[in-house]
Amino acid sequence: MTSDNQMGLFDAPPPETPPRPEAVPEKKADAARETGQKPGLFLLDGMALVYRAFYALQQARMSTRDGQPTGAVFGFVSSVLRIIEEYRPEYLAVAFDSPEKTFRHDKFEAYKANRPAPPDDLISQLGDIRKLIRALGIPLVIMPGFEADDLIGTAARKFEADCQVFIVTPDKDMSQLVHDGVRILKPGKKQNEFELVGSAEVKAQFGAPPEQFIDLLTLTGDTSDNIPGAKGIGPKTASSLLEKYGSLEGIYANLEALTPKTRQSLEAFREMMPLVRELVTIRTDLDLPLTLEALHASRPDPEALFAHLARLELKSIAARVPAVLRIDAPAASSSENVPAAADSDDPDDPQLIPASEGSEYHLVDSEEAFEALLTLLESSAGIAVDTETTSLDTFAAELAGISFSVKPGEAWFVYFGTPGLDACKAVERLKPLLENPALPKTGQNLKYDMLVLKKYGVELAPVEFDTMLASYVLDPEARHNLDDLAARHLGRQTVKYGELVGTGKSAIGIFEVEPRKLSDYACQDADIALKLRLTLQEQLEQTPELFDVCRQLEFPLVSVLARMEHTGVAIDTAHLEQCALTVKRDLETLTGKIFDAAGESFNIDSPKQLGHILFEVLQLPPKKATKTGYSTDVQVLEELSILHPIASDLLEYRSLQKLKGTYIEALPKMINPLTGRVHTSFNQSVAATGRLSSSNPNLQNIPIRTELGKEIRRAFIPSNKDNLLLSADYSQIELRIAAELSGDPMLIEAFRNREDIHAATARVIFDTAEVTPDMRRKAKEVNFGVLYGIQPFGLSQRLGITQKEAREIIDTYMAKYPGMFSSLQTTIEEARKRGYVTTLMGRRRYLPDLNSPNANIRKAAERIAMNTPIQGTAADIIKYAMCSVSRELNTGAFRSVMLLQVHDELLFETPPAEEARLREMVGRNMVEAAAKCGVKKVPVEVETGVGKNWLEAH
DNA sequence: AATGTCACG
DNA sequence: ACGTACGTGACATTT
Repeated sequence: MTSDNQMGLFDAPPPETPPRPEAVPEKKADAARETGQKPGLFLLDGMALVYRAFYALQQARMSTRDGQPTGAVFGFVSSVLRIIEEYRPEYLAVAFDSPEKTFRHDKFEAYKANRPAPPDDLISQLGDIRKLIRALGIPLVIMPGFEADDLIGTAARKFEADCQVFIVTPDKDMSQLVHDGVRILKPGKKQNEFELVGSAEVKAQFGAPPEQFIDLLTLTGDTSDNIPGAKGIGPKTASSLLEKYGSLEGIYANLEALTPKTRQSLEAFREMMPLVRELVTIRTDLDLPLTLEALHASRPDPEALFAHLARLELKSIAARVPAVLRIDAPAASSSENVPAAADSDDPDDPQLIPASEGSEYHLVDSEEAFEALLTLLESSAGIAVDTETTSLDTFAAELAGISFSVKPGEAWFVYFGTPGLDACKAVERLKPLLENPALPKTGQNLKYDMLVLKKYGVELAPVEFDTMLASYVLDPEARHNLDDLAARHLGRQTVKYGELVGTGKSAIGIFEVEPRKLSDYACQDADIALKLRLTLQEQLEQTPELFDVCRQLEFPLVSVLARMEHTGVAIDTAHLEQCALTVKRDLETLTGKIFDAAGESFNIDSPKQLGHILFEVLQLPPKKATKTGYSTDVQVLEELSILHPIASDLLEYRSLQKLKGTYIEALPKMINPLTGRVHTSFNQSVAATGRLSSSNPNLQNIPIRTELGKEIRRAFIPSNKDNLLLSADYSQIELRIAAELSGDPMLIEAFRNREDIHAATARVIFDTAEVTPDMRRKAKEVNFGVLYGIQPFGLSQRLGITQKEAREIIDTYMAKYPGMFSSLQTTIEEARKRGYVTTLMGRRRYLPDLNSPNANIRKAAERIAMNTPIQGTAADIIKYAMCSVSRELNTGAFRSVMLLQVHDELLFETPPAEEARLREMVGRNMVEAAAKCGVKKVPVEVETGVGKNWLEAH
């Protein structure tokens, strides 16, 4: 079959429309033709996709202005367009069930009897969906007496020899149709993404290949269709039975080999079995008058299509149509028919005003103008500052200029490209006012400016207001970059940095930008920062506790973090090189063992190749699926390690390879050649809980658990060989906070008595005086579970016990610690009502998902609601401590420096002579910080240690 | 750019 | 019936 006489609309522009010169043919379609691949046949499971679209977009509450819901239409059509765009199918059809009773109802009265009628809001959209399918020129396949599944099954089998068949459906039952030439495209988690399901994925996900899927479904039944299976036999049992005996017949031939329970259930099911099997079998043998040609899309009807889309106010769909279908919108297009305000499928996009409009920006490019500006700035009550530099990396960055604003709507840019006004000269004059303690500074992400200025010997101070951090405190999960803040809070469209210098290879240096343009950009940023401050401060004043979080924690922390980043930490490269040699040898040995076990060599680092080796070559049983194939993660490998020695070698290989790539090889590369140290970035506006994060490199995840991990910690050393590292960490801080928040008397008492908290928990939940190490281990997991929003499944996985046992442990825990139980419940309920959770300091995190109709989303939000007050309060406490420690390092004339923060730990470098004094000071401030942040009932303890490296300091 | 995996608290 | 403990960042592979 050639496509010459069959070119449908999706393959080429219609004859009367000349190809647009910019229309590049899709690579996939092209490649298919060149390689002589079979054409694609896409069979869409209409109703199932409509249902899915309906529920996926329920929250979006899309409708036309007069209230007709359109979510399902939007979602469905959007998916169809996506498929056309991505695959350019030769053949494409949508199958729907027919309304009549089917042969399944005749055979089995209860068939689908439990299925509720579709919601009205969905039914009302079906007509439009059909109209749109027709207008798109896509064949609709409906046959009386048959369900869409059977139509699809039959078509798939009939045409698989001639086509590559793709069944588009979210329904797992269709897995039985997967075959050599038949795969499933399953709507993914994200809108408009599809997951390709072939034989391997079916096997990985359900534990049985497509050929056994009917038997699997027969045994388990299909509750959604009200079809019973064998009682007490679930997917796990069913797949293991099939794995062993191959088929239902095989299983029934070996009944005596099974456990009594299973045997009994199967015997009871014996009579029903053939009927159930028939019901769950999708028919592939119907005698249908279907020809491939009938599944060929015809030309869309642009007029009808755009008219429908306009009527439904689906403007963004209408906008996608011309490019996807390669047709032109009618002259009087939908945008004219529908006022912009009515975009129901387009989030409202208010017109933004250019940031500079109504503002006055001055370029300072003469010494006279510069002197005049200095006078003005010195007499101000406060200034907004923004530096322009040659690089985003503060250590490489050179100043190109600094902009200032003292009142909204006016800004100045001191350009360091001005003759006679180079960076050094200008900075020397600016230094007094940049450091003037009586001249408070406002800005966006001032830590950056502070770090750049440090290179020029300037200590920017004091930080009075940082707009990025204010936004973070007001809503940690919002976006905090200047451009977004300007749009959101000021309705202003900013000029982006990329627009100034261009992107990619064509980007130019900042000194090559025309000074006037650079000035406008720089002035805009200072101006916007000042304007943002006004509105953000107003919002903070509405919520005094949030303003306090800013003023007591976040703003003072900026200079503390800048100093830590600037200081950096020294690395013992010789030690790492030593590690590298050992690891290389060990990895070579392991690689050899793994290849021997596999019988061939392959790329162990490729999960795809590894999956092939484990589950196809070695025939090990798959445990979990990922969206692209077999899962090979730690859990899976641990389970496999009892079956095959390759698994434990792989675990060790993975662990070594990880440490080698992420730390042993990467850290030396991150050493700054100028300072000889590694300078991380502490990000203050990323973590939704209030924690810091660390990047480039991340020094908050340096290994410690394994032997090699410990060796890597050993490589963190003082920058001066006479000095020591001092580590101070909070002991069990999160559990103490949980105890404080819960007010639970038993927990509080245990901490007051300085008990081993996990042992204490073990005594209580196992109701015994004799706590074995295993009981303590379990109790420890339970305690962690409490911090994370405990669930039976999670606990059962960690402890390797059944969900039932896990549930019992949790129930006992909650019964014994009623304060904890009720506080967790109250936290969730309160948060559901108010929309957010808080830390003891009043930091907030908004959780709209607590009211989600989707139970999984809702439960996830509930776990966050339980965890965030705990994790967030711990973050508040250590931030408070960092500020007071830093203050005392200055006032107490210490020569020690703070290097790192790792959530519950602070790392310092200290001269030995100062060690004792530092230890006392740090411990005192850390303990006091907890009380200042509201931990009053529970004692807080800090452990300190010193050593020649980070490992010894613990 | 996305995905799978894994390092830390 | 489904998916499953909280919060991060980096690497290698694959698309």
